[in-house]
Amino acid sequence: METFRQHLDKFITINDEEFALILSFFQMLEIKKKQDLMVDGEVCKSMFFVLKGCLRKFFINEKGIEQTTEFAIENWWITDTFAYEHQIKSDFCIQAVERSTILTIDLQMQEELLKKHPVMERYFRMIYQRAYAASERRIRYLYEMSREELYLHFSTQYPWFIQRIPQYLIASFLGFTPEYLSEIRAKLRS
Amino acid sequence: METFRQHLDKFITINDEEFALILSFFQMLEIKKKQDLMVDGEVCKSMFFVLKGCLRKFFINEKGIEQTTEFAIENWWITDTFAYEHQIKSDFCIQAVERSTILTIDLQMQEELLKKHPVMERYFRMIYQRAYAASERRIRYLYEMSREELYLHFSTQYPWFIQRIPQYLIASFLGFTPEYLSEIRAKLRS
DNA sequence: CGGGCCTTTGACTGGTTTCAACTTCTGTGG
DNA sequence: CCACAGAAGTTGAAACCAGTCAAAGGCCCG
Repeated sequence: METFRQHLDKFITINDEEFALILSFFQMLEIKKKQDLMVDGEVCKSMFFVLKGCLRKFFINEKGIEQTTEFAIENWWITDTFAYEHQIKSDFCIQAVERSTILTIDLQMQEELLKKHPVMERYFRMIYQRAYAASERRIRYLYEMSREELYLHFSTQYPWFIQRIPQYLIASFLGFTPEYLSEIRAKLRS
Repeated sequence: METFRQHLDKFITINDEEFALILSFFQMLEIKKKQDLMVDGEVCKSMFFVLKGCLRKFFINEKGIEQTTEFAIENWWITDTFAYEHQIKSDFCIQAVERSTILTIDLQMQEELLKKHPVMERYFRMIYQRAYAASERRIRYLYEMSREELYLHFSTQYPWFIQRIPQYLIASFLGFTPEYLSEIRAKLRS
């Protein structure tokens, strides 16, 4: 919980009492590795905040392959934003990459929270702004770099993440095949 | 202005008096076709809201080609979010595709606005949420579809936009060359 | 009516995928 | 604690999607 408090403190100013009240709107969960939090075809009922561990979002492409589009590690939110906002079926899955501790909230609770604690409008405004800025940069990278450059960039920018996550998920996230990642790594080794 | 009022009404509830106060934080501008609103290397000082017309954001890639990453039409915001938030130099340009009427606001004014009218925190929270949801879907499309499928999808989803915008900008936005777009169109014709 | 920008066409190239076979790692039950 | 099965990673050959380059045609706007 201390980790969530520190996270909130980076965006808004609240006292202990208010923090306790805010926290009561969330539910804490322990998730096993590979456990599903949301599956394709289900209504997207919740948002997930990672206190510890790592989640990923993926979809099944026309060849039946899992295509990872997003990772969430400590202090990041993850959900299918559109499906959550409109409470409709999602065509994504969300699954734990590692054993994780998370907070969840559903739309009704979140609206309640925002009504009772307007400071959280500011918090979520800043969170979405940050998330949107990140995806603007990500889209630029997708346009700008070859697959090989994407891997190089990613592995120098987040070397600790490369250690933490299996290669085939890295390949999937960067948008190419595990075989090609192997080839890139071989080339870099020599 | 009526168009901006209607836009705000979709997200928040305000009266005429409050709307007038809010509006006073923005500046209205008339922009000529091809006019620059922001150029590569400049600090990103403002956000732009399109009342009428169309803007685009692009960067210059290593080959010196303009790579369009975003269009903004009526009722959309556009800026380099990260550079704006941190008031740093942007490596994007923003330019008018058509003669446009826009609202602009800078960071200091926006903070003032948010302080005096907290309801605007809610507005911007929803705007960023919507923008983030859109870019989540966009990233999925980039992973899921071939270039040809991207064009097909785009041209059936937004046929009016295809009419409105020159082909080479469509190609740039979808991430391929004008030559390849020509080839796709030829194939579809036959 | 002319010039320059936009679009089209075609030949060639290369980055990336696909497929199949093989090796190495990992975790689970006996 | 070991054995073994399935999962993850590697390698190489063949195929393909899309880019590059060059040249010609069309069209808009001054």
